[in-house]
Amino acid sequence: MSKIEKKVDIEAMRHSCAHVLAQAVLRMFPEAKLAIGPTIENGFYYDFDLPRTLIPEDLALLEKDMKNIIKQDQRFVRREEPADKAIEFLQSIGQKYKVELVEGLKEGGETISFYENVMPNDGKVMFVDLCRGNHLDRTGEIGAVKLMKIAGAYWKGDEKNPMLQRIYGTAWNTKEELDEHLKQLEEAKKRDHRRLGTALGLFQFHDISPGSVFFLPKGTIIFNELLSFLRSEYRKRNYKEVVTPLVYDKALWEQSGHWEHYKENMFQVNMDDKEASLKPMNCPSHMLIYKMETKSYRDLPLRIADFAMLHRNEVRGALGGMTRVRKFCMDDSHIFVAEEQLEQEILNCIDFAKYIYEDIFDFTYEVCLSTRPEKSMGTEEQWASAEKALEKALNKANIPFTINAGDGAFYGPKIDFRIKDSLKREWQCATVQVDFQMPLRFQLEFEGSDGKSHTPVVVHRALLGSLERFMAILIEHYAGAFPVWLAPVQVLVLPVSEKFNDYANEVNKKFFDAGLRCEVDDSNETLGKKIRNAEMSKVPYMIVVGEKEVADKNLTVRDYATKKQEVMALEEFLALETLKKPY
RNA sequence: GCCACCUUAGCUCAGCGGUAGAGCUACAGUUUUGUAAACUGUGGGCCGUCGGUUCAAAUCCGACAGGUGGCUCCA
Repeated sequence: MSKIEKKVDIEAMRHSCAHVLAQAVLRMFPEAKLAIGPTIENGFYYDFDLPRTLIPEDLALLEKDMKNIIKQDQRFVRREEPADKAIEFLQSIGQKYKVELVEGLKEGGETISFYENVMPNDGKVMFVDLCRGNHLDRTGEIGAVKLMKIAGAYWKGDEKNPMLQRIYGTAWNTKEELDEHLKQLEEAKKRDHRRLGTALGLFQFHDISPGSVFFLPKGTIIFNELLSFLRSEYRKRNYKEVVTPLVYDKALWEQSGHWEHYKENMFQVNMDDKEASLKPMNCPSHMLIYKMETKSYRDLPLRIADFAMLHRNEVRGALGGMTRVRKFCMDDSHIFVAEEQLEQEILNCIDFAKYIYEDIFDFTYEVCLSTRPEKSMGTEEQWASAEKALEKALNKANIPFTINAGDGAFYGPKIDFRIKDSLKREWQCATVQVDFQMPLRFQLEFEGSDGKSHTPVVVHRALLGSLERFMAILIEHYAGAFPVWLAPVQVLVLPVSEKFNDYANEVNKKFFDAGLRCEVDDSNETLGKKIRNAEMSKVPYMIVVGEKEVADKNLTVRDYATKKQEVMALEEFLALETLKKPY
């Protein structure tokens, strides 16, 4: 109970901070127009239309004034108004965005309420804002506030609307909590995949090809290990991998509908003096493959898998690290099923995803079921049955999920798995989508046991999502210290001095023959330095060999994860459970 | 694409009107090392690019490029 009360409290406190910020902004710019100022995780923001662009120094000034307002211990007073009177009032003070908001609320028949900030001594009204509420009683109850950053944001989130200036802030009950939060942000930066990618020599970007990753040898090992893992699962789960072209005549995209809806995102190329494009997704290629041979109901479910590289010409501002790139590889598959096989196949996909997310990587993830959007194709019954199938499968798999109403693809509903990065931004990774439309567009058929022709349903699914994005999240998840099967260098042999290089090489050869990714650090450095270097590159096992090991014909093994050292025979080390691949 | 900020050696960063610095890395030598940094020396930069202001620009202004944080979009 007290926990719940506390949560409401901090929400109210953060919301109150937004009002205090708005008051400070109005003092700095009396002509400022207020938009909205909600709470968010760890804080709040407020959008303003201002006479000039804010500079970082403004934040310090505003923060100072906020502290004054807090010190004044202004009272929050609620007052309700009829909609028309509210509009009249807001027009009189020139708050056009608020007028628009009230007009919306009026339609919904909601009560219109205002919150006033009143001075405790003389009752002078310092600030008033349209607000649904939940505020503290007094500004003095606000704990520790810090304004974090300025950003642009469109009014009502629509790019056709004017861009407002958004101020983000964080607020906590105490200074200690605030400091702890700031410290956590610093820690999170150390996990950032872009930083670790460079530090560990995994990948780089280059100005010459913005949005496309150069995987360095070490990063390529991780990439390929992920592929090997998937391929081994594909074998068990009866997927058929294909290799497909990258460039296609625009005729294909016209048939699939991409030319109409997705053209700006496609890299156009010239082929035989005809318009063509690099593929942004695999679906049409797989439709073509499906049609290359006559299909019978005995062929279904047909699971076609593809690791082809995809290109999407994302706008510059959307690019960022490996989470949003222009060239990427999906662990993509299109599964062709008869309608009655749909539910089972969705369950198979979810089971596969669950295995990867929980058993292999131990991720914390959230699942969303996205339902029919306003603009959609297909019949009511198809949508209902597809949504039902997805929901049933999630329940059977015992996966909690939230419903994202109206957020499905135009061709069908979908399940998304989302994972947070180190800065707590959510990224969609796995997706399972039901599609009734693509088979119609491509006139896909199969011969049923009844001797008649039927149309299959397509399940689009990717489990890692894009390998680039997945790797980014993996790097942050493990903070660069990968499990042995993914580690670019699994074992590093450290001779105590040059005298033991021969033994080190001998041992290393055995590791190599056992299939391990191993190296000898025979640099002219002290053992301490070699250990430090190995620690910094997060190698799972360091093998120290010197006089003792040569004499006893054994190894001293230092474990990165536990930081413990253990003396053991070479065979004993090679038999370690942790060295085994999960596939 | 929109708003703001950032860009100095391979990496991390200092310098912020008087003409370039540190640590790590790299290379060479000395040292032969026992669990998170041995010592000495040497390299390495058209200070993102192009224009402008100035006697003088890494430093001020502008454009462009790339990056970062948001918005829109999205795997």
